[in-house]
Amino acid sequence: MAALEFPSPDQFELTGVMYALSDPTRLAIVGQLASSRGRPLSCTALLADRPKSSMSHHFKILRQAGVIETTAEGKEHLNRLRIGDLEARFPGLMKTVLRAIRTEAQG
Amino acid sequence: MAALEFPSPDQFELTGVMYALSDPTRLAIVGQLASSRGRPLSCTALLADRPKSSMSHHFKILRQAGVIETTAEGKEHLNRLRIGDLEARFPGLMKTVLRAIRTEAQG
DNA sequence: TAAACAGTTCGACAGAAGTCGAACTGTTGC
DNA sequence: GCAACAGTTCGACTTCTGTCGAACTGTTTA
Repeated sequence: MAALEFPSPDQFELTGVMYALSDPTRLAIVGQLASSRGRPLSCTALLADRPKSSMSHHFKILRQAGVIETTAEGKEHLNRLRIGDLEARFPGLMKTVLRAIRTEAQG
Repeated sequence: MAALEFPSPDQFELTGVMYALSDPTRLAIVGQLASSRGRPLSCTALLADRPKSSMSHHFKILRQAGVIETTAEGKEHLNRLRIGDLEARFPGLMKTVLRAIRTEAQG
């Protein structure tokens, strides 16, 4: 129910979003969320090979930049991309980024 | 004539480009180059209030990411955005970024 | 060849960021 | 209540970044 703090679209900053998307681990998270097509994913489902404290750090950066939002459901935190808000503020950005992620993933 | 080293488009990395564009000083450089509409600008013309060693550092990061290219003309280094290469590799990205720069610059 | 000029490189520094284990908060289920 | 679970927070550590002055490379001009 309760949601962790994240900025409203008018608080998004280009530098913050770019920075959040400049890390491979965070791009991987974004890519996985995009692949789930709107279905939110728990942090556990998004775990890479890293300890959860490391991943939590990356979730926080993505949240603060406005890239994802997180809501608590039971004992899980469900993450989803803020596609709509990002599109409104930075039109075309996520489309471009997601395409690049897919392209790089394939080679 | 001689050009400083910069990567070919197939060597661009999304993380590198995003990182290069995550700094206010570098975004300002990109914004100025975009405003010049293809006319290359010397490093001096792009100087902010910072010493040239600081600016040179930022130029290097932009170059290595593939965002700008620099050619030596006489005693100047002329910088220009690699719009075409960036568009080919990450379609729509610079269009989005430049719009965001303009938007944020106005408030 | 010397001085002025445009940038880069180097070295040192402070602050920021990524990594990880341990401790902590809150939820579920026995 | 208590153990198991999902994440976050904290603290320590190392590495990376941004910043700047000084020294350096290369070009132009006198």
